[in-house]
Amino acid sequence: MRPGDSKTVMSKRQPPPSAHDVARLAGVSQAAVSRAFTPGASIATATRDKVFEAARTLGYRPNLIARSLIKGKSGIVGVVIGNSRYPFFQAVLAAMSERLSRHAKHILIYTAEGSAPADPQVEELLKFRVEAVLLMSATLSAKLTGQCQREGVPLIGFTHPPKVAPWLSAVTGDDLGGGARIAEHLLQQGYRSLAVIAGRPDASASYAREAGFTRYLAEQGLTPPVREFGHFRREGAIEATRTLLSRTSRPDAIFCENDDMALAAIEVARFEFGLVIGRELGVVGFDDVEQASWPSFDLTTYSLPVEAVSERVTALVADAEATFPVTAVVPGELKARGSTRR
Amino acid sequence: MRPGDSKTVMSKRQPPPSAHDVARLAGVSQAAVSRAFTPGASIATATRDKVFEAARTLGYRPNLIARSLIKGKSGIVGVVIGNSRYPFFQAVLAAMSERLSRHAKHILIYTAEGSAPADPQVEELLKFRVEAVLLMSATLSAKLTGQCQREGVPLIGFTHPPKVAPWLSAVTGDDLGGGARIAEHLLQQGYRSLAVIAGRPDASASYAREAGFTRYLAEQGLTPPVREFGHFRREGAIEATRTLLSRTSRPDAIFCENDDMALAAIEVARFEFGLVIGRELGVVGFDDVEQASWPSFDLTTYSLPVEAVSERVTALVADAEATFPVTAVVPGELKARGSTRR
DNA sequence: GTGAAAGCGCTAACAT
DNA sequence: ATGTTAGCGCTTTCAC
Repeated sequence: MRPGDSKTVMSKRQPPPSAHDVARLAGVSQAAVSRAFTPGASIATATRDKVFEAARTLGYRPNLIARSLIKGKSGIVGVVIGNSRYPFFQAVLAAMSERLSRHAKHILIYTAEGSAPADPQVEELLKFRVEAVLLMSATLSAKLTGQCQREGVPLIGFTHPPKVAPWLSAVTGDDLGGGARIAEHLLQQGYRSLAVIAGRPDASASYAREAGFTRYLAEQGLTPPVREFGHFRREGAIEATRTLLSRTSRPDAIFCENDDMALAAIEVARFEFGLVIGRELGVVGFDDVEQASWPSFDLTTYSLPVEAVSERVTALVADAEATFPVTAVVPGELKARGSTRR
Repeated sequence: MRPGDSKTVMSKRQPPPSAHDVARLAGVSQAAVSRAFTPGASIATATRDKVFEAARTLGYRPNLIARSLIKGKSGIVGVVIGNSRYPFFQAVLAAMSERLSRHAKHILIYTAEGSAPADPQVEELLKFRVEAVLLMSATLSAKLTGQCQREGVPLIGFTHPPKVAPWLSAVTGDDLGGGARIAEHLLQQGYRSLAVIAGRPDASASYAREAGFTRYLAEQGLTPPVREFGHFRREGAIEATRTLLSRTSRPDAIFCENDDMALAAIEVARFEFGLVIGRELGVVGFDDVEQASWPSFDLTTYSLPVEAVSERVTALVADAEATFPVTAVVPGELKARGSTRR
């Protein structure tokens, strides 16, 4: 701590130490420092120890920005979340974050509220040379899809990917099978006058969930259900439920294409129409978010297992070798709960 | 598309075009390209147009990694979320993401489930030379706090920052005032036997919310409330509520130090103890998450305004000039709802 | 096993 | 206003 000691740890707000600084202190070349921090590099144990020692006293941390520049890849995965208030996405994001960090990968996150394509967000992500882009409930223009393809950036759509898209991998739950399973369950429970609160007309998850549902009904010789759109949102579902329950021939069960909408439907039916959920009105959701199992709702739903999904997605991102595009369907299971018990 | 055309757009998975490529095509120097993409740089309009034109045909996007390397700052803000399932943090994250992108800043996100310090996550973030680290419901060791300070990386604790920490800025709701306001409200409503489900013993938010609450009671000459810890988690609150409601002298109102716990308390009281919320048991939360206003809960709570909070945090991050550490208290307001109506 | 040297793609003086 | 040059902090040949 002597005054003349200009290059010691005295002053605040120093630039972080570089590999050069460490090299000088350890008495080795800067390249040796690099090797010490590169797993599997050819370096003598003694040298590495010297380097680590010096690094420790200096508080050195390799600059990943510089590494990224050389390698041409950043170790960063871009994520764009539309509908960021939906707890399910939050859960997947958390799971992915944890999984990816085990692969030394990191998540740069953007939100894209509204239904416009996530082009600006993806544009930004590409500037960071992200290794993959995950679109959660977000869409992308054909133009940008093409650019990602040209630059070899895998695009992974999740749960509500754009309807048609080349070069877009997709991980989804078993929308088709789930829809059918739900229809089967409702019929088993004795519901006969079925309605659907659909997501968005343009979302493939919406399409598939409804297709599975409707197809099963058709196979049983039943007419297609009444349908309203809720846009996967609580507010949309509130309106839709009011409309459905105000009809002269009221449905006795409603299939909502995600849990967010189903929870809203339950509340509207219960508090605005005074209906007993289950007995007087069956309600089913999709995804199995945490709140679905809360006793206030006890919502029957078809699970989209967070762990399985995030594992699939992580694998797509981490396995550089994977050939794109890939389509993965993660099976779920029906969670029969009180909201469909008569 | 002629075969010999080796450097055209034919092959897949090309490396992205560099400023050099653009310069060559536009017939200018590489520096000119840089200037064209630097707002306020001195460049002729004609030149810039040429550059943009070339950039467009090549699909050029400036490499932010390279820029970061030079500038010594990355434009990246690190966020560590403990308790990532709490909707409030999700809301703040989304708001921050949107706000920061207007400042050309980006969020690198990590989760830190569990109560261990977020040291590993912050360590990673520092390697990316993040410009600030935001700790949401996460703690940090003194060692790493010191390192951040040395490197001039602002640390911003949010909502549940570590108890004592130099160099840690903090943005919080008005925990003290909110706690007092809640106590006042409960007394006004005629509740007399009060209990608290606290967060964590070591969390300052927990401390302050409780201090405000208890102090007000003391001022009114009342004895301190019974207390259980819920660790800010639903599961913890379920246990705590059972304990409180099983006491021989049951409390007639419970103040839960966040909404997650309050929602759980309502359900336990209602479904396990058959109590009518409001009339037989008052329940209050803190934060005003979205679910609090759902009719199933209609939870009285003290709001922590998401927009105001994220604006404050964003300002701390974006205003490089701010002197650290800073402490900002964002005022909220009592949302009196049905859960405390007798 | 180790050091010297050449970049990765860009920005920032410095000339002109 | 523009080109030239020198790096930012690291990885990676390439000699030794």
